[in-house]
Amino acid sequence: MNNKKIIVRFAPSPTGPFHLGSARTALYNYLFAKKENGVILLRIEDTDKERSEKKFEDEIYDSLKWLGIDYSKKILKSSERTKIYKEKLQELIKNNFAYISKESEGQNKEVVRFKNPGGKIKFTDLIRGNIEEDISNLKDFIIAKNLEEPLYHLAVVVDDIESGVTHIIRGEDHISNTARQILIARALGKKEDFQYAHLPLILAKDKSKLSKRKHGKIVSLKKYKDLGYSPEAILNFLAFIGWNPGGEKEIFSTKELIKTFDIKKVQKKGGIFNIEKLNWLNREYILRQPKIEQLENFRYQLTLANAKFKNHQKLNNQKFVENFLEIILNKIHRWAEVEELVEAREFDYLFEKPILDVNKILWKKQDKNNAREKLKKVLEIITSPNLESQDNLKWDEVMKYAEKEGKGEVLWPLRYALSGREKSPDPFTLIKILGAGESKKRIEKAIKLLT
RNA sequence: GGCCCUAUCGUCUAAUGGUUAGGACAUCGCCUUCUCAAGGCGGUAAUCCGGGUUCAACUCCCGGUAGGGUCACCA
Repeated sequence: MNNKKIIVRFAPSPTGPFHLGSARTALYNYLFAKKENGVILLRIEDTDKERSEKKFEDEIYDSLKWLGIDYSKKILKSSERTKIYKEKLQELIKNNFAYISKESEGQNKEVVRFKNPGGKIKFTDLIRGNIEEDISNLKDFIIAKNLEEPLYHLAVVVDDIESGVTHIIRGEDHISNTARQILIARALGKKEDFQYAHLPLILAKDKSKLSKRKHGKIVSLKKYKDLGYSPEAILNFLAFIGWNPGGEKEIFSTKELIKTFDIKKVQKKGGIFNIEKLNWLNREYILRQPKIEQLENFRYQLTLANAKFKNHQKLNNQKFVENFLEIILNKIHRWAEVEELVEAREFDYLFEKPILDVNKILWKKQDKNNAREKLKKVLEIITSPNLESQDNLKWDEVMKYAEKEGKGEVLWPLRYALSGREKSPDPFTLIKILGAGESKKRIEKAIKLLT
């Protein structure tokens, strides 16, 4: 190894929404650079004037910022460097590596082609070892539409040389571009080839490359932001598609990722994007957040939701909100689910009396009298003056009673009376959040209905 | 089709010649306060196939098979 400062670059093209695969490429470049105490450059590869758009360029900046991937300030844009490309093009032509070719078909009558010397090109890939590419049946490839309009292969190589890039870390789909780029670099006088590392692709469920055309919006990073995934979880997850530090730890902060990253341990096989694992991981991140942050996220979600109770005075009660949050926390994998659940009216019963269906108060084959008696007894226990404010003792009493009489016959009517739902948190949690007074009213109402 | 890359549970992976092939997600079962979650405990589940090399192969070599990538005046 030499002691030369390591310089890597992330070079996305602003021709579409920021892709998950791009995010992962950026991440690996970032981890590698940080780990090796090097520099990471951002370059906007906008040589294609037709397809490049400002909004996509901005999305690149926003996405990297959101993910927390920072790059050295220098941002190169291909579109602003046509002068140097022209010089290099002329140099290549002068030195007989390229020529202006008359075309019989295609958009332009003349293009610049690189003379293909044929034979085999060998290079070493940090991940895959030696790769040998036979280029004899490749034609003289086009490197520019004309002197003013370079194409990708020329632009990348010129820029990488200019900015002193040492390592090129990119997707596996670029392997077959490498031979051509090596040829151009050597023609431009580069003595030592770049170090290459071709990352395995991120695959969809069908094992093909994750692509917008084939797999839709799920390839766009913004989609995951909108769904309420945290950038830390996304980074952690993306890092682990195709790389693993060994060991059984799964949750890594970006700092820990940097510390343990080893490009030699990068997988060769493409990895399927498994959203279920992402969900699990994101939940772990939510659960690890400090209470204050959880509360903040939770309250923010409530403001987004289009719910009747949005301005309910109960939301001014901190204790109530904390209890609500607790119920929420064992249901969600991402914060945006709060909004979704609230909009589905999943929690209306916390704010207004439920509308009870008499038949649903009954547990299985239980009859009305039976259920009524059970509820009366429960009411008696929880309003007992001896046990005032000693919730645990009350619960114990209720449970004792329920165990004696049959848990279902006691707990089901109780829970249903409180929530009006067949599925809900357990009755004790409900009483805790609704408060003794409100709970009592709801139980009494159910008793009345059963008469 | 040419060229290239790849191959351990369904998925992400660990094990760099000697392990009862480990973990996580998912799944299944049981437990926990009736239901729904969450949680706890446990189970099912993998070295693509065939040849070598070796005392010994998931691991090294060769062949096959399968999958993927790429073959633009896109990047």
